Amino acid sequence: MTTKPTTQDRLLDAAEQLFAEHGYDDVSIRDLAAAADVNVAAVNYHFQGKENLYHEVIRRRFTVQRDQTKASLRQVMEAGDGRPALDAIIRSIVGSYLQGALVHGSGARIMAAIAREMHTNYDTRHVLVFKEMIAPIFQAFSEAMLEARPNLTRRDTNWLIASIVGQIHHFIMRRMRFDSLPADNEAREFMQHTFPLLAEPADQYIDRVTEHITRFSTAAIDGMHPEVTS
Amino acid sequence: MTTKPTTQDRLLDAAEQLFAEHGYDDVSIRDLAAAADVNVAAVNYHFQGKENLYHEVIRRRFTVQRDQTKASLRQVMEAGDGRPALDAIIRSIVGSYLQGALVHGSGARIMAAIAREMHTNYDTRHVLVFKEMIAPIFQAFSEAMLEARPNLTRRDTNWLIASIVGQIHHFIMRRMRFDSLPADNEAREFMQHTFPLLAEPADQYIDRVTEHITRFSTAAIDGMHPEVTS
DNA sequence: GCTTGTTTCAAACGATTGTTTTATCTTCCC
DNA sequence: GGGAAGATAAAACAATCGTTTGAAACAAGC
Repeated sequence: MTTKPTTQDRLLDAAEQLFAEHGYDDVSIRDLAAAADVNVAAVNYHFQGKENLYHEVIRRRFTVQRDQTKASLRQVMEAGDGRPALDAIIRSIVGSYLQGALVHGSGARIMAAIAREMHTNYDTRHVLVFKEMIAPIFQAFSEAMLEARPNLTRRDTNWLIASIVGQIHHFIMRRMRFDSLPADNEAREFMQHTFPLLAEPADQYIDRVTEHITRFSTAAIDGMHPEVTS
Repeated sequence: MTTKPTTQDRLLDAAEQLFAEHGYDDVSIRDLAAAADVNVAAVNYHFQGKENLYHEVIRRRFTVQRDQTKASLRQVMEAGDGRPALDAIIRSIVGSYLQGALVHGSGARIMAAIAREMHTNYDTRHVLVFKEMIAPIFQAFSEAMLEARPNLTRRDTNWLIASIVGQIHHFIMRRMRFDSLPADNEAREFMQHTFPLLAEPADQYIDRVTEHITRFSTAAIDGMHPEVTS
């Protein structure tokens, strides 16, 4: 027999789903309370405010994401015997990111919402995310690339990572916008016309996009920084 | 002797600046009225609502942007004698986009704000932008690429454009976030440390980023779709 | 000078926001 | 079973939002 989750957990779950779907500003405390089937005062009683609840939602999901990403990358780095393969590194990072952002199960789409909010909101609400989540992953990514391509400098990898992350974000946002548009929307039809893949299931979209970004980016890196073969 | 601009023009100018800086939701009608030195009722009297004013701001700036982009692209396509150069095409599109988004003069940063809002807001507020602005530019970009690389298909160009636009957006957002962070912010310091270019003047940033995206993307395209030399 | 139509203004309206208050209910320990 | 601490409930609070109202100010035509 399963017991009913506590008020705090129900609030966290409801908040994760609603924030992911509508964004921080467009979700009121009353929306949260209704979705979690609790009283409006519960948010302030248990989390001392809406913003704090948002932080808890982020922390809970983001630590999982960070650890998964680093684990996936570590696995790639330890496979094989010689130098790690550049395309495998990129595939690992891109895949982890897209998985975390677009896989529906367990309401993980909060990842995409955070990425979206970090584009919108410039104040202090995401400094924590930046310091504890983004920075470590960037660091690991950069070092992996340097191992795979010793002819690169750290300045090079910063540029390259920016180009890769930009692509990732763009494909995430495309999918999120598409999913949330009503069926008869003009913009939606245009999007689907130029990109039929958008209408496919999430895992297919993730696989195909991951493969595209990986191939696009490795080709770019090899073209820009050809390896010197002594 | 310069006469005082009309109430409508003062509202449009103030709205452009405020929307660009803070986003649609975070600017109240009272903020607009105060900045334009008009009464709060003026927004509804002259524009029949806040959303309509926003539309007018967008339309005014976006049509300029679209025409400039297409003119720049046309110039590239008509230069030379043989096939147009792929890198010149990409440089043209990327440069126009970054110029429109990041050049400060004449409050043009509304372009970046729109890009930001289109990531945030999924409802009908930007269908017009999508249909009249984005789609035509995409179309022209796609056809230019097909001329430069006849071995590409239209499906190919859709993927490639997505990768290029993703990079553009990312570098715009980076710069905007950086500019709006306070001086002692942790995230800002991290950004500047990994990307010293962010602190440079806008035109330097634009030039360097344009060149990076162009070289990255042409290398990627040539690597993914090598030309067949019969 | 008077009328007519347009623009500006202060004030108010109704709705919604995040938060707090106060009271009631539940739980658990002695 | 009584009492104290914790959790939930309904209601109110203060602030802000976009919008509307009705009167005052202005301009132009005759």
